[in-house]
Amino acid sequence: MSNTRIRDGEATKKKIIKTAEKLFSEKGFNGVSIRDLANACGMSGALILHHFKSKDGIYDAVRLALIEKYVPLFKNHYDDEVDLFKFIEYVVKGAFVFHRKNPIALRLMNWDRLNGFTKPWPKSEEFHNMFVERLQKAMNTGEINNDFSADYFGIMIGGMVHLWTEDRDCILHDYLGKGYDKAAAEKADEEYIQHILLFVKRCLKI
Amino acid sequence: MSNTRIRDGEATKKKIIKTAEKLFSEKGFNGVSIRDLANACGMSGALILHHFKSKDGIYDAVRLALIEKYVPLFKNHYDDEVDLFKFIEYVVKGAFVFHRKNPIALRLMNWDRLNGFTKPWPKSEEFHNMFVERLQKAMNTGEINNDFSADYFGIMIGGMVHLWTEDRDCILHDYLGKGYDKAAAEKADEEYIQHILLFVKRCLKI
DNA sequence: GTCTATATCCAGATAGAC
DNA sequence: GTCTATCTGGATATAGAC
Repeated sequence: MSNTRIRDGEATKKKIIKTAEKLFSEKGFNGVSIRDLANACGMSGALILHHFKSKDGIYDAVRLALIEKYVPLFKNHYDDEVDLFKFIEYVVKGAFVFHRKNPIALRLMNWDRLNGFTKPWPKSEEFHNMFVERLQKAMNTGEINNDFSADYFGIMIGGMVHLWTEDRDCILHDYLGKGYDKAAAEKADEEYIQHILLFVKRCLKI
Repeated sequence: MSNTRIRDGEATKKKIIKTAEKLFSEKGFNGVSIRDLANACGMSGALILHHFKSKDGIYDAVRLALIEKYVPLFKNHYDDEVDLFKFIEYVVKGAFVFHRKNPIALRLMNWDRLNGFTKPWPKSEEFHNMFVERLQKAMNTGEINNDFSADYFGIMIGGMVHLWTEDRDCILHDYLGKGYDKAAAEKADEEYIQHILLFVKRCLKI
């Protein structure tokens, strides 16, 4: 009786990625060994390394898979004909939805930071640049204020969304004194987004 | 001639903690081996493990030392500051300085959160409330716009500072295209603070 | 208290059989 | 495609001399 299972490379790869997503998000990249992963997948470590050349390779694949699942959230809203404020609104809301639907990505990003991995996530740079270029264009045409750096502005918006999505439940509890409640949390999300958008309008003088 | 240095256990412990703080904040807990730490301290790894029983023990000691340092920093130097904008400037700059001086405190908080401990750090709540109350007062007297939630505003400012202090080096490299350079980084810090303050002014219509 | 030397373990990665 | 067995390196931690 042989130990070998049904040979289906694609299915194996998928299983590895799915399991790695879960484990990495729970324990961080360094907190999971190839052996751990292999046990959780019910296969050998060598097989994992056969499909992905290295442990880093597994992680790259996990990142890519996560981003690709959610790329549609970012796409298609951004062509130049759209009104500038609408554009910003899409971006802010898109980021919110992305993080809310994809908490694993958020956790992984945080683990990365904690462990000192500063390699950017796929697409994040592109995304930032797309945002900044659109702002810059509006500055050049005089549509908005041009006395600040679009780069820094993008970072600030990112920070506002980021902290909130990471800490929302904790914030609600500690600062706003509301008990945890799904409806209240969603209402708070919406309010917070509106505050960001108001902030944006005033800063840019749209 | 003997290799042994002056024998002063307390001084040795202090040196280990101070060095560990620095290294952990730079590379994360997992990114620093006892060997690294020993080299940086100019002593053997065995000596470190003689004073702290394990690597985790070092980390616990670092955490304790930080909390003790952390609390006094959040006393309100702010009460007697009359001018609102100056007050906000102090708070923003104060938060920056705190995080710059205590990057490992941020990491510890993130570590805690990832591990599911969401209890806020001592004083952070008080600090937020102090900020919000001052804003609220200014809103009530009509000194600034009052169509805003002071709570959300505080969170937004927190997010801007938070993301930057955590990710600055990565951001500089990826988005702004600058190589890592201490002078450039400090200049960027200053620029970023100025952007925040500019936007605060615009947003509140100070 | 502090060192050198070393035990022990576990990580990532490879070789080669099937 | 998948396995078992193994190499190699680096980690934490210990033993014992001074």
